[in-house]
Amino acid sequence: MAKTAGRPPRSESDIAEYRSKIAKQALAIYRAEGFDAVSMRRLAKEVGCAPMTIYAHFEGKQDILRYLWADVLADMSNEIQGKLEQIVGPVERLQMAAQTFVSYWVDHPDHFRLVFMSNDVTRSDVSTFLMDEETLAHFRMFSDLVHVVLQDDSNVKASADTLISGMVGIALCLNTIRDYPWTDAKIMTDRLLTSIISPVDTAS
Amino acid sequence: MAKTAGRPPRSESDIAEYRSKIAKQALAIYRAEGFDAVSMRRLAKEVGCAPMTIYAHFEGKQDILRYLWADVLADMSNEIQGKLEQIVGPVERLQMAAQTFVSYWVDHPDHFRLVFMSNDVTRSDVSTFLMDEETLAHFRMFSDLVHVVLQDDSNVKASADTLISGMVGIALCLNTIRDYPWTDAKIMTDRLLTSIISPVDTAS
DNA sequence: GTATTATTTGTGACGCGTACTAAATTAATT
DNA sequence: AATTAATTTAGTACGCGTCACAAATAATAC
Repeated sequence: MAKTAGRPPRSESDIAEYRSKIAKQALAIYRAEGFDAVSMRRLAKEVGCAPMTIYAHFEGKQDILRYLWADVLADMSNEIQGKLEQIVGPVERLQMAAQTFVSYWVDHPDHFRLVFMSNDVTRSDVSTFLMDEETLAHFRMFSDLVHVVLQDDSNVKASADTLISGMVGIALCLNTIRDYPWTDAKIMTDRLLTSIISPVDTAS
Repeated sequence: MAKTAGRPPRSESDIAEYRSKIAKQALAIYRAEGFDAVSMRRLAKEVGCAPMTIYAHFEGKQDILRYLWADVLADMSNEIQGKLEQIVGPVERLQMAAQTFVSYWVDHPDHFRLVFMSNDVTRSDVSTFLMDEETLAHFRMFSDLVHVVLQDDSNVKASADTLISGMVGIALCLNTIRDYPWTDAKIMTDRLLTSIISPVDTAS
């Protein structure tokens, strides 16, 4: 009942500050030297703390890497926006966005690995991390593009999600299963798109 | 010109024998204790050779893991075949196969990681490894299923590849991007399928 | 036999992620 | 100022993938 004496837990802002300090340094290393250069020991050294201190702020390396997503996704989003600037047709915009999306991940395997392949799939750790609004927005961009093409509201989210995961799958397959003679990425993306664009009978 | 004196290189059969011996043991460990249990040191110990000897037969861990693909893919294929036994309608068969495919990877994250996420995307090592016929057949199964549904020969491969990578993408997204509120896998798979099934005007 | 050559082994090392402990430091309440 | 809990530090440890390099082994040609 009585308030506990002694030092209270860190304030929320302090926690966030330290976390972002670590994440910021991780991003700097990643940008300068790539995925493999980001290590806990090095990160600690550059942040100026002991390696184990990081574990007091993050559950593990995985937890840190997620903070780099925002940066990579923003970069990708920028590339798409740039390509989209001079295109007005809704369908053409969606097509260009999709093609650019796939190309981005195929051309930047390091970024692809960071976002889509660096999770420890085995352990289903319910991290406290939540995608921030900004990051979510990059995914929603496709919902918006799809929304403009499809008037049918009810199917927009399912279509957009299917499109996104489909495009991600194309990038993944090309990156990992190199022995299989995949159809050209452009063609597959196009094939995927036509399915999303063309109206679907919701019956059955 | 003259035959080189000294110990000759290993015979092809010896190489294959040793490789399969290592791969077999790796598979035993993987099956018994999962992905993380497969380590070079332990593998060497159980095979009965020095850890570094393995590097004389494989380029690295990645090279070994690929030999486990066949087993996992066969397992998946079996599961699909089992579900397919009592289904006659071509469309229904394709649907069931697709749903089972996606479910398999979502339900067995360890296997998914092995096949689709354990590649070192960064380094584009042109390994001598080639998918064997048996492994390729598992991928072709979908081509066949699609082929039955679509009469149009010219689009079968592109459609099947798009379907496969799309399904893989669904599994990947669900496994890695957990924060995003993905549409249900079943629905996305269905959405993906309808696009493949429905005829497409090849004219742009 | 001996010399030559290919392969295998051994040893040590590097840096990695991460777990554990115990000591030291810090900061707010009494 | 003393107390007390939160936090950071240091050090140690384990197993990991991989590399380097020397020593040992095995099979062939002479």
